[in-house]
Amino acid sequence: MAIRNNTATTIVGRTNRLSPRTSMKIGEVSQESGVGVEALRFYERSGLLGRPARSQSGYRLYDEAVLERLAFIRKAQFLGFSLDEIRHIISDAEKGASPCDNVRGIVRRRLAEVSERIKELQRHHRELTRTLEEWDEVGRAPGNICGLIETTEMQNPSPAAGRVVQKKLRKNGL
Amino acid sequence: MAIRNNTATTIVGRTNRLSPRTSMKIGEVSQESGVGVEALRFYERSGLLGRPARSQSGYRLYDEAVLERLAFIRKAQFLGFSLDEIRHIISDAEKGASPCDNVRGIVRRRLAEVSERIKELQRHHRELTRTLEEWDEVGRAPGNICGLIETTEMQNPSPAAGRVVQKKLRKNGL
DNA sequence: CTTGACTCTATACGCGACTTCAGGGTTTAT
DNA sequence: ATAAACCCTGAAGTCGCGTATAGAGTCAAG
Repeated sequence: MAIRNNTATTIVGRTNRLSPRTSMKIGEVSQESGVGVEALRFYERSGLLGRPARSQSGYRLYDEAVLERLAFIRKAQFLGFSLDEIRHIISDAEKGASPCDNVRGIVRRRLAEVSERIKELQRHHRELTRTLEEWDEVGRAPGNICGLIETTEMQNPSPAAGRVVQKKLRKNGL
Repeated sequence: MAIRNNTATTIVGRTNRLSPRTSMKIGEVSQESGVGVEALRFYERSGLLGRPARSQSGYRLYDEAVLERLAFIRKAQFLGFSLDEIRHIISDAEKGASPCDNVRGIVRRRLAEVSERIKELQRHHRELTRTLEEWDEVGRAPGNICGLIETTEMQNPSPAAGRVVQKKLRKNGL
């Protein structure tokens, strides 16, 4: 289980910032970054990391830059960017274009989405609360399957509201 | 594209409540309920609808009850139930047990989840807003890929925070 | 020299609620 | 009579972000 640090057996066992390892194997990178080994390979396949050097036996050899790249990815994810968006940002940057304006726009849009989503959830919260209160009053409502649900009024009775709800939320990850 | 109402060519063209169609084909049910044809078959496979009668040629023939069932499903979805939960509720009801207590519990739990989710999103909203403000002050920050993101501080700098965030949100569909 | 921890590739699986496809048969309108 | 529009089944694909598995090679320590 425990991952051994086998190149940097110098003085400090773990995260040793004093000796910048010029070539880390994937497990070390995983250890340092907190990103799983499989995820690292997945990122590489997805074009987020570029192809690292290889040892004679084919092992990936990373230099420290990858840690910054991973930190970048994590921060961007934290801000709500999808891996796809992140990939675009990186490739813009590598083409020399500053992606920052673009990024700013995305963040602004996401901010609007989050606001919207919060409002929806608050509405939903009120709806659920109201429903529970109604149920408490009614006790046991009549109905074929579950009177509680059947007597529930939807605020948005457009066809297939449920489908839409479930779907777009999952899609935006909000 | 336009779906024609072919059994109820009586007086009213569309939703004709005066002549209860005892047998609707799947397209009509779709039309009336707003649930897609494929979704209807999917619900049937998933055990949410039971097996409808069939015409000689194998077409599904629904009676009006299916519309109530679908309304039930939509409302339950609207309240945040998964199709799996809905299936359980229905099967409880068909066994004669009143699922309402169960349902009440689920709603209460979901209410708690929604509250939690709202809090998370509000935090996220503050985070995004703060970030945008910082960016506006800084103008153009230095950095390799996108200074804006690189200079962003994460409030929760635990490893792989992003992964966790993205994942559980998608999971709860909240 | 063996063991066990590590690495490699390629492929499949997981979630949830559907949608799409392939390859038919049926009904209805003109 | 024919074409459009509907219906059938069963399987596979979609979305995002990885995780898990299988089968094999590599490396360091005891």
